[in-house]
Amino acid sequence: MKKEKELYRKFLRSKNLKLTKPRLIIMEAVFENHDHFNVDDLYEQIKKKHKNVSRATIYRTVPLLVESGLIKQSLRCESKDIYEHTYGHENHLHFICINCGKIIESGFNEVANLIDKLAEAKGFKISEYNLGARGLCKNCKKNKE
Amino acid sequence: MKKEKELYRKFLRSKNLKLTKPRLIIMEAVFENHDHFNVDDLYEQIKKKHKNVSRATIYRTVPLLVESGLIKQSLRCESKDIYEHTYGHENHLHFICINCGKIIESGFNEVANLIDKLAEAKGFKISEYNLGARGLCKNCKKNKE
DNA sequence: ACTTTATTGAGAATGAATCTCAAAATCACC
DNA sequence: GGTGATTTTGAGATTCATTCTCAATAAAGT
Repeated sequence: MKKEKELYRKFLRSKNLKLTKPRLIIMEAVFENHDHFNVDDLYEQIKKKHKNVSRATIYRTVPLLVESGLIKQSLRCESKDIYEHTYGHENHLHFICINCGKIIESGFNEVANLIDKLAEAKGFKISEYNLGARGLCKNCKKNKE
Repeated sequence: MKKEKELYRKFLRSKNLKLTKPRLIIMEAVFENHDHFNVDDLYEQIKKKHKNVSRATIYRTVPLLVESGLIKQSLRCESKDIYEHTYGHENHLHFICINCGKIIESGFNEVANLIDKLAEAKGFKISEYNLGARGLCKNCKKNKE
């Protein structure tokens, strides 16, 4: 947790961006969340803590967090852009339910190993995986019958 | 080309959907396109042929084509949903070079098989895969040294 | 043809993301 | 710890892809 904040501060400095309150509040909210989130989630989360930050600011700040490498954009869900942690978090394979929006995470290492091999065969050096699939989760599959 | 049309007709019938002119015109436009397209592309393409179909109808029809398995939703581009052919087109794993933007396609079946197993273990029914990785291609990797 | 039922078109509505600009905050400098 | 140049913020307006509405139209079984 400490390290992430330090990295973020360094990143802002290196870009000559100011360490403002809203930027710190948003970062904290992001690190309280331990899996996926979208801008609306952050907005509600911050509001609950009585710290007010406008949606516009969150929309402006999230791309900075992405650029800093602490989070990354994931597959969209319910027509919203969603984000996930990258720093200190295992990579996951995501199954997104097209009916209810639920995200199911699954093991990743096996898949990554296989993909690493394929990439190596092409001389490609992977820095970030994007692995997922859309479909129906257990419940929604059942209800469709 | 013939087969795809036949499959589409069968699909519509199996769903008790009518074989209307707009639905056929849209299907033809889709099959004239041989790689990626979005709703706007289709709209312009159809208009050029003096066949008029409203945007609303295209928006309603594209999901049918997806459901029928002839096309699938791909990664969005310029904040528009884009689609790509699946029928008669191999699935690919995309390696995207973050330096030069090149897309390298790689085999897919092995990976898909593995992912199918993982999904099954979670009771998840996959309808569409999104598999890729970002990194450096052979050339760019070399040039960075 | 006729009738029922699904589909279409045109424009209105929605909603996530972006933009605008005056007011407020940061920070380098004194 | 104040001052001023420069960024950043908030609030609401705006944009634009997508979805919805509903009267008019078309499909297809009889």
